[in-house]
Amino acid sequence: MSTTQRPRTGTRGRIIDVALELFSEQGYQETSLREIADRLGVTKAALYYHFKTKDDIVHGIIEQAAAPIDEVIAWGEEQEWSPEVRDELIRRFAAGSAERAPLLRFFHENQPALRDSSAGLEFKERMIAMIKLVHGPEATPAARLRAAMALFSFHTALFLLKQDLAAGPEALCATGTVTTLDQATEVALEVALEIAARIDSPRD
Amino acid sequence: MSTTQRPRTGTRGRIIDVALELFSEQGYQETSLREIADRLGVTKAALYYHFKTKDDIVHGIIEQAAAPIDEVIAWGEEQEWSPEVRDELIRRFAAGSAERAPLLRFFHENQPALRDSSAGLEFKERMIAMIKLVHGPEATPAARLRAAMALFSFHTALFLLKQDLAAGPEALCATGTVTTLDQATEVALEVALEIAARIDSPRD
Amino acid sequence: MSTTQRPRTGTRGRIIDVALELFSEQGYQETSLREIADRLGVTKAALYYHFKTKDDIVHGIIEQAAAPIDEVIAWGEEQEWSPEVRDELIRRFAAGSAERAPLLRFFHENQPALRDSSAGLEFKERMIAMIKLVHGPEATPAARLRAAMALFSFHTALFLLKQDLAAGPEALCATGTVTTLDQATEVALEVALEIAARIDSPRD
Amino acid sequence: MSTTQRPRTGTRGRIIDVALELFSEQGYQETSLREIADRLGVTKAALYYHFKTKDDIVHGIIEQAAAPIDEVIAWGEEQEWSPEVRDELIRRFAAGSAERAPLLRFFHENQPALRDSSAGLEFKERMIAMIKLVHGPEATPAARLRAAMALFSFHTALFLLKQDLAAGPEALCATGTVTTLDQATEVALEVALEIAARIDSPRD
DNA sequence: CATGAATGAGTCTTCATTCAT
DNA sequence: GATGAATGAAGACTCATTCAT
Repeated sequence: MSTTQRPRTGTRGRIIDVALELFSEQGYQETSLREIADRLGVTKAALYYHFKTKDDIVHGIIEQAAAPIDEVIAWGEEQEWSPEVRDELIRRFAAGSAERAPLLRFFHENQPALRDSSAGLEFKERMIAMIKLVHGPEATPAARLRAAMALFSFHTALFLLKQDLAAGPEALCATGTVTTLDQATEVALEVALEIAARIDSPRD
Repeated sequence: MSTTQRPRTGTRGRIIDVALELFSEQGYQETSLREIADRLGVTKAALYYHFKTKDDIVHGIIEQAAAPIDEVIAWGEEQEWSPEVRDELIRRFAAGSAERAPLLRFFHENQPALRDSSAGLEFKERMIAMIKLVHGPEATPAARLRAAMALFSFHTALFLLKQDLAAGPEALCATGTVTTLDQATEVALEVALEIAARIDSPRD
Repeated sequence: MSTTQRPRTGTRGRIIDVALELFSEQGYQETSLREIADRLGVTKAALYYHFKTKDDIVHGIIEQAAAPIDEVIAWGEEQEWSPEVRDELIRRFAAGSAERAPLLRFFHENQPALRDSSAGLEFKERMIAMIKLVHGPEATPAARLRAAMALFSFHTALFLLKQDLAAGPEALCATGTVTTLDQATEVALEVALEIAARIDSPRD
Repeated sequence: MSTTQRPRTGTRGRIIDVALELFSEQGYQETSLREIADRLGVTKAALYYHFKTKDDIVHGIIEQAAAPIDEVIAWGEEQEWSPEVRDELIRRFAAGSAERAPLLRFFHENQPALRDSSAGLEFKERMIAMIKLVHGPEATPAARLRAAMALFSFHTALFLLKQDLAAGPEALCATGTVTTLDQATEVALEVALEIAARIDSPRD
């Protein structure tokens, strides 16, 4: 469906793919342009033909990877808010989470580096839009926080999964059959819906 | 109560305080030893008198700040597991969250930098111990994941709050009176208990 | 004859020349990359474009300067051993000694710095090959030692000459006309042949 | 006999011993005061109580270790020169060579570091005195060079032995029984006397 | 006698970036 | 489209040295 998910042809696209891969694996600061260039088999200078700056690569990454979220947002903005719509938003957001994993991971684990970057802000704005759609109009601060937490549960689950895999079979969840990326997403969806369910009536 | 929380006298202690402050504000990589030294009014070389390496400072930070968590773990290990114990564990963990905020933040937002650091592993181990205590023995992978997510909800809430404050009054939650650090913690506690409640009976 | 002896064009070659010059004058450790860069009129970073590491420069030096020795070794390996071949080996080795002086000097006076360096080992291997050719097959340990001493007499002579020149006209040999580089080499050759002559019949 | 050869009591003496050991093993520049202090179980500052400067330690080393050479020089200065005296000088010089090995080694392998050091000059002067005694008055430059080379043959042999031991059993001389320190010295003495024998009648 | 704390100068090295070709 | 060569700024780290205690 989305044309942006598979490795693009053309150097520019390949740079984005490799950069996201490395950034999410090792971090933004920890990844040098030389590494990216090396893995691509080109020179550093070639990167500068396609991107004005290292930060600009992040720009490209987000631009390319945020499209699916934009679709969800667009859909949400056309609906009248209701608990059903809210849950559907979360489900749609969840739908792409698995593929977006590297992006989410990159975004969260590199806050310090992205803090002052214009590219980071772009992504943040999208998340804020999503959050607003989830909690609906005139929400209390607590409700807003819940909405945000619901959405971030996906990231948390993904984060934990990664830690887990890195730690080997001894680790906290990886007891064999269950915790694959998909199953982690499933649990995260469950949790997200639970959290969101109490948005209206925080105390029963 | 704990004597380790407020700025210690002695240069070594002051280094730890300032370093944690800067690391959690700007990130580990983004903070140079010069900055730390400057803010302390000493030379870089003085840092090296007290710590063998930049990484070693992180070591010191964790050693110093993880003591409260260790207490909770110690308590938990003495109890027979039960849903009540589980909830109490979460509450005790929550209790110090507000003060520990910078540490949690630092830990999460600097994953890339800490990944290969022995200091990072130390902290990770403590979290794993907490998670195991929360889900109790013989838990399913899904239950384990939930346990982890419950505990991490504090971090998520803190993370969101920070983003929020940084963004100014326009932002998602900060509508004036409510979302202070304490209130964020409160919501996070609520959410954590909800998530944990379903550990045993994931679907009702 | 050999095209590698005079200053090469191209920065890489110039770095090697200047580095050997400085290393042999002041020592490896005592020569900073800044000095090399300054004398070349480039920045330190430029050195790193051409060499991965300070040690790598040594690598380059040896690679470039050891070619003449390799030729002698190659010749020696084709001959059937005999006292005449042995003496010819020494003469051929002596032939280039004067030009190779800085290299020999650098190699000997920087043992501590080169000890753990892969570059140093490369040179050592060449010397060992030469020594083996000189003493021939099935030599007694004493014979081997003599062979080695014969070859090293060139270094000793060169070393003494340098000390001498540094010390001014008051010094041990420099009584005016005689001891130039060539004449020192000549004496060294004489001595080397004497030492080698007794390899077979150590005691008469 | 000499009281200076075994580890002295008193910190000052122990510093000298340890320093010589490390300097000759790893080199002067390559050995930091911290290493010396650590191996002694004291602090760097303690070294400064006993020596004004790092270079001053070298001073101490030479002062302490050169005494035996001074004795030989003193004896030589009382004799009327003759070939027999010359040979006896060499034999006396050889006598202590084995014990003095680390000093000789240190002196030669650290030329670059000692070049500008007043401590280095002291030792050099002693060697010059020895050389002058060996070649006798009114010697030709070539004769002087030979005299020097004769004496330095001990260093060469020691140097080669060390290289050898470092290289393991595969190496050039170490074929089992022979080349110990003593036997290397023996060969060196033989060679030294040969070289010296031709001082008068360089060409037969 | 010796230490604990600190410094200033300097080291090697890495990086994002530029530009002529 | 891309490269080879180079730069300037910065970073972590080391070292000899000092001095009050």
